[in-house]
Amino acid sequence: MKRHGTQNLKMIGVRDLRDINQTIFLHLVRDRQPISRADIVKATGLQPGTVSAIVNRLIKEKLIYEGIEGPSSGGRRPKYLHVNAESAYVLAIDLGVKESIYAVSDFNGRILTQKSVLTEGDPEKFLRSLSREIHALVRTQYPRARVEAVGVSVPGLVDRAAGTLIVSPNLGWRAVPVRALLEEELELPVYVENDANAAAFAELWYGPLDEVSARTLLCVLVVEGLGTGLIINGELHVGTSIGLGGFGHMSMDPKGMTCSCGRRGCWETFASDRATLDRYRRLSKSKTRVRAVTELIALAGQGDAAALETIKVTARYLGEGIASLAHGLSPEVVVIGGEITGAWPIIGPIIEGCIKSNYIVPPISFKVRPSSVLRPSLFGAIPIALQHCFGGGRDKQTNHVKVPQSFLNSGSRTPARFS
Amino acid sequence: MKRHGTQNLKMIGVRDLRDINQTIFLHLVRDRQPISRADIVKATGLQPGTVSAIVNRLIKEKLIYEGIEGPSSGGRRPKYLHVNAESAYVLAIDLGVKESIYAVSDFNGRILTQKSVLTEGDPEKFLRSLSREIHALVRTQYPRARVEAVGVSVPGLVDRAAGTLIVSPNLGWRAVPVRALLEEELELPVYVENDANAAAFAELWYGPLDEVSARTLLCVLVVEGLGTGLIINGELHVGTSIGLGGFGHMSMDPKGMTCSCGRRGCWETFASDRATLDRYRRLSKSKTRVRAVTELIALAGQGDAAALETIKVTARYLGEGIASLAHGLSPEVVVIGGEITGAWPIIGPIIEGCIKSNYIVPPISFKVRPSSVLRPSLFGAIPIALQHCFGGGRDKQTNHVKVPQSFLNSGSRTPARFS
DNA sequence: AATCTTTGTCATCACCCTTAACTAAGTAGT
DNA sequence: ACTACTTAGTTAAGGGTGATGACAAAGATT
Repeated sequence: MKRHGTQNLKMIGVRDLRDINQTIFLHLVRDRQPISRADIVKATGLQPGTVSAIVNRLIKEKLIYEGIEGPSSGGRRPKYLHVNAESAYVLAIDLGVKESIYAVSDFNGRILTQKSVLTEGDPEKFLRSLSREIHALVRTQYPRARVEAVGVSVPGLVDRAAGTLIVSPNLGWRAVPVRALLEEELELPVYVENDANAAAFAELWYGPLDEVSARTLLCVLVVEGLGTGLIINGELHVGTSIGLGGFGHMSMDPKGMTCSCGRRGCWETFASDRATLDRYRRLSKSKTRVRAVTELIALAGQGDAAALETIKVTARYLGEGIASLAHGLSPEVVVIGGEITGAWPIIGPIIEGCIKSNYIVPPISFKVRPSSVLRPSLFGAIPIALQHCFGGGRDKQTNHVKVPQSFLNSGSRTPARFS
Repeated sequence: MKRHGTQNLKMIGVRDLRDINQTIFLHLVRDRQPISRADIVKATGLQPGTVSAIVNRLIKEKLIYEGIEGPSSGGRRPKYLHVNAESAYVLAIDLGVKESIYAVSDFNGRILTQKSVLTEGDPEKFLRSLSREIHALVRTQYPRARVEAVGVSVPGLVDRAAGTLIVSPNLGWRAVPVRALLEEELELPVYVENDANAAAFAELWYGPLDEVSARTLLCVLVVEGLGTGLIINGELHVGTSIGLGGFGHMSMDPKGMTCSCGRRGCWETFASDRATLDRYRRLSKSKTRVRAVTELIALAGQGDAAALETIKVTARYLGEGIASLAHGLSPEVVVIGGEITGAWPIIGPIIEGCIKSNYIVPPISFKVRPSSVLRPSLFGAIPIALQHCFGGGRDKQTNHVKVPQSFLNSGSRTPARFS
């Protein structure tokens, strides 16, 4: 126990101030590019001189560059600024239960290349061969690129500090030193995060946050299992360094089915993709094996009553779980990710109705919507890697960049749904 | 008010920097007084010169003062610094279902006077007569005191921005403009907060946090109802401006009893004081009416088997709920407040055991303990009022001071349990 | 007494944002 | 074409922050 004599209080200096502002600044440019210095002045309230100074610094560091001039609006024409997409590349890996996806992203967080492989075999062997494949791809397709970091999203319990996967019931893995393995093969800094947390992070970067200044965002990721990630004050909430998959194992019914975690009636046993497919199997008695929720949605679209009913029930369970959590967290936005969101026209109204009837005061103060990206856990791995580059507001303990809360108030010009 | 186009991004300037550091500084002195400048140098890592400068500033503002000299440790003797307890007083009001307590506190957060009254009658009339009583007390007992603010903790749903109580099922109140009423009578700024959130805030100020650098703290307040408050990164988490009472209305059993909120099987229907007393009534069939959990604990101590069993069952429900939440929040500390904690020797082991058997990975990464103060919702109202004085790191939206996360790493010298 | 250690002050510095005057380059009215 | 005005961006001086290092004060150690 470090008592006296040790420095346990951190004051901030002008240097921290600069770093923080520079981070906000970079995010602003990234979010609204192309943007002129004058726009930045308006958006930040900074003085023109300060803006010029910071811009020049960032240009010197090659993080942004000056593009063409924009149209005049009654005066001198503005010079557009862009973040230098080539200044750094990152790798994103999304380890899924059936298939894993990896992607190369530029500094803007846009995916350049994306490939998927089947997740199979011994974890260590799989990760090694996967990273060799990635390494080869980078060497051939992006020989001159400056790849800076790797973000990995994993469906399970991770030790964020050590970069290991402690256990993943759905993946069937246990004690896998993900970071060590990948860093050895790729020779890049690796950041490991829970998939639901990554999904929440994705919403923070790619989501259309113009409608609401989200201080609190809850992300429910429905895949093989069910996890939740929490954004609080524009920051990914990670409690201890051990990152569990959120409220998926919240008990909803003491007499419910046994969960992969050993308890009974976890939310996951009601609303995860596996639970949904199991329910369909029991309900339909058809011989055709439905392997994915997308197939189920297709069936429902073709008039399969059992499929439709199955989806509706899942929606109800999702709504009930969200209602429970909303009481405790008072989020402004609840985002749902996963294949099930493909049936949003069906499930959306049900979820909202379910929340409405369960909510303590009828005018619901939050919004529920599907995720902005199709595979949130993959897209979330990108900013997780990018935070390595966006130096400055870096938290040593959590290894996550803090996007300042105020930043979220900015109107995002990102398209509604990425591919 | 110059509405500059869209200034929605807030950069920080040197002024903010100073305010933030000064707030940290004040908290440090408050927490470890008496403390010398040299101690502060060691604790903060600041330069001696800087420390002297800030100390002088604070002395000039009468927020702290220089006391006697301390013992030498081989050199010049240090001059002790204290926060000026008389520099400002605040009022704290805890509206309870049966009785309400109000208190006068000094700048150190120590209660000088404390009185309790029965909560009865029409809300508006009650609040008016209560505030007149408080006003009289302040005028007679503290005629010269500089009373700065009022903190109110309410067992119900509050609109933090408006300072109103939207609804409190347990109190039977609805749409009470608490702030407006009190500000009119007391002529002081009034801050209204949910009782469970206040309790969490109390733990932040009075709790012995030296053992753990709490980034996330969950406070479960068990009173007539059951609420939770959440501290994240040293900050009270308030989602939207509407503050619900936390996870008390998390559904645990779809076939459970009907709750005051209208739903079924809320956590509150299992583990709140009312639920506990109801359960005892059903179990014991004795004619003696037990009105408070303290009485129940006394009975258990006298060998009443039914009382003991009742308490044990409540403990189990508490443990189960905490286990559910812990998976989602990964807290470092879970604090339980309320009369039930009087039976900690009984309930503590049960709760821990219950969590252990329900937790996904056996080595529990958090600690469960009773609250540091006897009536956490009252004690929480004090810092809620004090944040009005601790200028600087004040958040306009939530009206709560942000105790910087780093501050929490400091060793607290506060006694373990306040009276 | 001489020397060392601890505590605290002072003047000076580097750095960040602010202020305000300035240049640059366009539009609109006459 | 000329003037007046608007918008965009630069530059230099200035205020305020914590950092730095020399120094003074006061007691302990030898």
